[in-house]
Amino acid sequence: MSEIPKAYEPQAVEDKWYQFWLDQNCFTADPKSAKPAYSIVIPPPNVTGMLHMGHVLNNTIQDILSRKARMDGKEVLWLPGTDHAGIATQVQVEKALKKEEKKTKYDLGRDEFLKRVWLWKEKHGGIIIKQLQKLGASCDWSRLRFTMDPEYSRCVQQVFVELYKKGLIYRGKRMVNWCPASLTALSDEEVEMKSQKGFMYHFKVQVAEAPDTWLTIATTRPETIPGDTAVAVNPKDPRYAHLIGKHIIRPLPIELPKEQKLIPIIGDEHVDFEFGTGVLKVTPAHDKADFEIGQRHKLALIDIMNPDATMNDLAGADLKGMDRFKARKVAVEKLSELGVMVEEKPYENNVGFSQRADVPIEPRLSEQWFLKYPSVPESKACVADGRMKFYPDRWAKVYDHWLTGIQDWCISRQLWWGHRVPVWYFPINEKGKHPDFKLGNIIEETNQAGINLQGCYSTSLSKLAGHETHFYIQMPLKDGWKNRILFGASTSVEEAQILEANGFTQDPDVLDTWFSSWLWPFATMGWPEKTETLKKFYPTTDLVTGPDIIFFWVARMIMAGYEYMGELPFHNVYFTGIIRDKQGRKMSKTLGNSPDPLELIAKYGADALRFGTMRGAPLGQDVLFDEKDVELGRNFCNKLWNACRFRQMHPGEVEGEINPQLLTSDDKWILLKLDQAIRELTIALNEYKFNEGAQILYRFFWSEFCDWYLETAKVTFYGEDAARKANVLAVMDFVLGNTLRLFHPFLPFITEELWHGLGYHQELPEGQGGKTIMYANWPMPLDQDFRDHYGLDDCYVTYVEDRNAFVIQGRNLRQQGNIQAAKKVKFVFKPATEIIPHDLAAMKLLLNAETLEVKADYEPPKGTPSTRSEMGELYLPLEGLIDVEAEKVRLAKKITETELEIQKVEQKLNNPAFVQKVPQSVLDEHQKRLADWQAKLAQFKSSLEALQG
RNA sequence: GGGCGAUUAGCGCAGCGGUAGCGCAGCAGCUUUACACGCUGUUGGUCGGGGGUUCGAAUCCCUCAUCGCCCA
Repeated sequence: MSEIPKAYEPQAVEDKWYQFWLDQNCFTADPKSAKPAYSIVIPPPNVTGMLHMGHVLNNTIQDILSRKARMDGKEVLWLPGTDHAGIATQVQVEKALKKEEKKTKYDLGRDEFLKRVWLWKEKHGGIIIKQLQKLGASCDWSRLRFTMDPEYSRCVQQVFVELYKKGLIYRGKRMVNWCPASLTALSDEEVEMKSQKGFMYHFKVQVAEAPDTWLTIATTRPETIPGDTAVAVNPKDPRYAHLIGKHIIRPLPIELPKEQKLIPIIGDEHVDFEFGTGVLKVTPAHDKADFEIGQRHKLALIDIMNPDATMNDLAGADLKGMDRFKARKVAVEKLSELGVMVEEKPYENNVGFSQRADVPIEPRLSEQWFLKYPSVPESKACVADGRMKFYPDRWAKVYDHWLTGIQDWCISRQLWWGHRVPVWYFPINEKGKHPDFKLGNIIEETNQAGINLQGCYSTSLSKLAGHETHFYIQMPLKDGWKNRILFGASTSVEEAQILEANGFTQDPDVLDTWFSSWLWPFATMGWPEKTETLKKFYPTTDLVTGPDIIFFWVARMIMAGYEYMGELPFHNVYFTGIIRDKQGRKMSKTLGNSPDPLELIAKYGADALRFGTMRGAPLGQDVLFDEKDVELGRNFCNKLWNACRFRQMHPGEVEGEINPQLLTSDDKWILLKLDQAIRELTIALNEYKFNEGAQILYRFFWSEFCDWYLETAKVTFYGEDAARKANVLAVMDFVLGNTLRLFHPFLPFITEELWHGLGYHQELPEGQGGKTIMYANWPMPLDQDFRDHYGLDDCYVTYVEDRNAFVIQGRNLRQQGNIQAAKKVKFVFKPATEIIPHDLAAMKLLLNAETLEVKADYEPPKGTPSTRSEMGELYLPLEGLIDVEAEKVRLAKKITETELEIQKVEQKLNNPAFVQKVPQSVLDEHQKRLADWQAKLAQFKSSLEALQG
């Protein structure tokens, strides 16, 4: 480390060391290692995504955990990968296609379009990985996984087929959340409720059997009137109960003859008579609750919309072809024209939005694949009984609540990009006819089994062992033997080919991306083989993720873990906060408030970004990001750099032996402070309190080591005693060596650079810091033997801190005296006890004193500025320099403050209840406090007197 | 409507029963031989309101208010 630059230049350092770690295979996990395992699987980012601040937060934490574990002597696997992100990626490619070639995916066709997506993935897929490497992420890149890798896809298929065989996956016609923009079904979790300002429309309808009677109906969606197939009232509602069984005339579509618009008035307990008018229009094809009412009352379904949420023919001539919002306006106009509009008032309600496309979802009846969640009781229990811990633990409640009320998971998506549903169909219109002998048999056998929806049959179609296709016959509700569909589910390419050759067609849908990522912890480790990696590293130790995907991902991984590994997938889950800007707004592209982490790294360095982010990210709180934090991180790195530079400027043996005989009080103090930092930091990291950890390091290094220890070390460095110099260097190396290790998980690059630069690696074995600080041992608190040997008594902490506080009082005198910081002045010191020469010299240096004269019998001239503590009295005999009036005011203020404190303590001590009930230690402490304040008061008073003389 | 979280110095946070703290910003002064990405000194707070428990409450309990998140 010769020619060290004055300021730390991260760019010169970071890439060099990252490449070194890669070249040396420092991140590679060895399943055969004898060391205890530590593992994390990365929450896979979107393969074509870009690094954002959320990733920085998340991955810095994972990196800190991984690096700390390595230093703890663990065999660490941090397993990286990316996610195919079905909708997001498909939309990206569609956009590019439109922009560049003015084509839609339909123009290309499915196969060609998928080729384009893969090309896109090849082009953009590596970016986020490179970005993570810039951040310093110590992932085992040799195990990089992608959810669409062939092996991974096979896991997904296998899981699908197994759950299908178990009857947990089924196909059904149900109300689903339909996204009219992406043209796909969504799971409940992908629907975000948003408060919307709209109108509540009241319109009246005529009762057919009693033309004088009109009912008023309240609705927010008049455009769905053509789809109404009943109106419902509560049978207990006296206003309407008598009308049940009669009919009303539905006003829309206008052109339909009256008799085709008669819909029944039904009684349903679920109708709330407080809400609206107490009369509910029932649109079973376009509302979940209405669908259920429809089921209970066997109502007809009229689907009046196209998949893109435009109105179809059934909506009537007036609405046909319009989008749903336009249709709403027109429907209102038509009702007005008919003279049935009663009123229209502003109304706010919650509307479900497609999380991805940000448009209102449309409840829609469609045929989809659903999953009844497996291993739910085990998954609930492991968190409830504490075998799996959530940090912060309040998320355990949220998790439990969700698991208690879960609905089946809609896992099919009408997309092209993703894992295609591994099921093939064959419609059987003519009983048992099929060209293939085996398939014919299957159909025969299932026929003979009668109309049994559970009638299943598995057989191997290929000659390969281990493959078998699972067949299942779906019976449409009413059609009996007609229109049956034979389903074959298979994981085998060979069998799929046989099926297709026999006229089967594969389901066009793909699976929800989360249906692949829920297998992440074990599918990335080689499941279903019982690999060495799985044996060593599953279950994983920690998972670090955002609470926004607790249902999407965390909960589902736990269920999959139990279902397929028979064990929980991770022991601890750390939920980060959400990164917001300094005004507390979520970061978003549209707001433009999301800084580019790579720009920040270029400007400040990766370590700075890591440290700044960690320092401001408390457990369980959202993180308000401010570029200032990164600046602070950079300043901190620079401080570290320069402190080491200072060490480097004083030549001497590297990590020499410390001679206990030559230790100064400051040496002992800093060793004790180091010990405290080691203890506190270790606890903070064990408790996942990363911001506390960063603050502990900040305090220790800046406020203790640099502000005081380095300054007092100058006493020795500027002196002549070579043995003492060597000893201070040895202490400094000891402290810095430990400090660099403590910092390493937070600041991997700069610590590696300094570790080598200062030569601390030289004496160590390869695997314990000799090659890289990554494998240096995590510092242990100083044990009793060490303390005894070096005479580290806690009294040195108090002593040095008292002395330093006394120095501050003295500096304060200088300030009051308007003395320039650079100017050396004469102090006179009346010590209260004997003082060691080193401490005297330290005080002199710290006070920037020309002389610090020790005079036990000093008689100061009247008006001499002075201060006093347990250390003794300090005088600054400078005539005419001090602003006497200002000093008087200051002292008077101090006196008032001190008197107030005395009053507070006395009040307590004079309270008989206090004296009687309080523990002795508290009583003692108060009495000491009183004495301290009184001593201070005396000091201020005498100082004031001196000025008045 | 239900649940969770937050409310402490201008800002961001810590403290969770015994003298209200940290960082940043602010103010004043410094090119002092590691660092101006720095040094020295320093001003800011009846701990959201109200009530209660206690010798003692920022801390425990109740209640209200405001903000945020999640679930209906």
